[in-house]
Amino acid sequence: MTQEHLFSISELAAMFDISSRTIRYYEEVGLLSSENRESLTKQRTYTNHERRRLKLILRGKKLGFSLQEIKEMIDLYESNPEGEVEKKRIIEFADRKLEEIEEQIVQLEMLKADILAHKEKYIDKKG
Amino acid sequence: MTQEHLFSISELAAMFDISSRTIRYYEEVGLLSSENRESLTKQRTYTNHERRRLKLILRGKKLGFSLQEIKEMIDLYESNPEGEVEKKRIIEFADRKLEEIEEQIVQLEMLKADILAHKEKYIDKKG
DNA sequence: AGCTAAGTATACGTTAACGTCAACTAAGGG
DNA sequence: CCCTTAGTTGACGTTAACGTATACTTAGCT
Repeated sequence: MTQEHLFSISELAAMFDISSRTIRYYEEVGLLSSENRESLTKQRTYTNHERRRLKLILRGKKLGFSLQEIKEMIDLYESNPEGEVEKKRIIEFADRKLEEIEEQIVQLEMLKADILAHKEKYIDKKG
Repeated sequence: MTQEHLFSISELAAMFDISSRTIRYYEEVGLLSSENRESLTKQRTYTNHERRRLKLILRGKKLGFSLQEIKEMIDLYESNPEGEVEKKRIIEFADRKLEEIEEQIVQLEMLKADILAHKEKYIDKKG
């Protein structure tokens, strides 16, 4: 494996235009890992793996999910289910989320249609 | 115009499975009107118009918008722009919102694809 | 008349998701 | 060696969106 580039907390923060505090908070609630400190300085370092995780977190936030919900979804991504029962549980969770997402898309399409209709109403009406 | 049915606050709350407190709060922040009290009792009454407004509010919430954003959008629905400048401002706002919504839909589709991929990974892998 | 159910206003409490500030440490430059 | 820069761990502050409790009023029974 090739040497992966390591990022500092402020580098990572700058990449996504968030604060270092936010990253530490995500770690506090278990959304990002706190391992891989620089042994001497005790400063946090991040790999591309954590960078991708953070990207997923922020996407979830933009979509209106709570950090708790995001945590459950990311845990889904990284779970390695042992046995049929676990696998079934995970698949059911995935299906529930997929339904939620479908519903959100439908609602967004409706909102979009509403706004479009009102916009055109104002364009048509003589000012 | 036919007599419109009037709802009490708890009737309205029950319809949408929310609390009366929530409705009063929406009024407090200007999302619902506080007019049309029953003259003697001073109790709040609601028409179908307010019921529709509340439905819009709750849709917005489900989509992850803040009450402030929802207020701006609903104001858009009910605004009656005077003059070209106002109309232009409103159309621009609508266009910004439409872009946001498009972006959200795109992101939701990506999330959906991600979850689907992971789900199928667990289905394929032998347990 | 007395009681209950439903509503009102006021106000303090709560949770999530951070912001901000204080006190400290470690690395690197001049 | 001193100073600046970047990071660390607490810990308290803040805002949105309500929840909850308290004290009071009114309508409708019985």
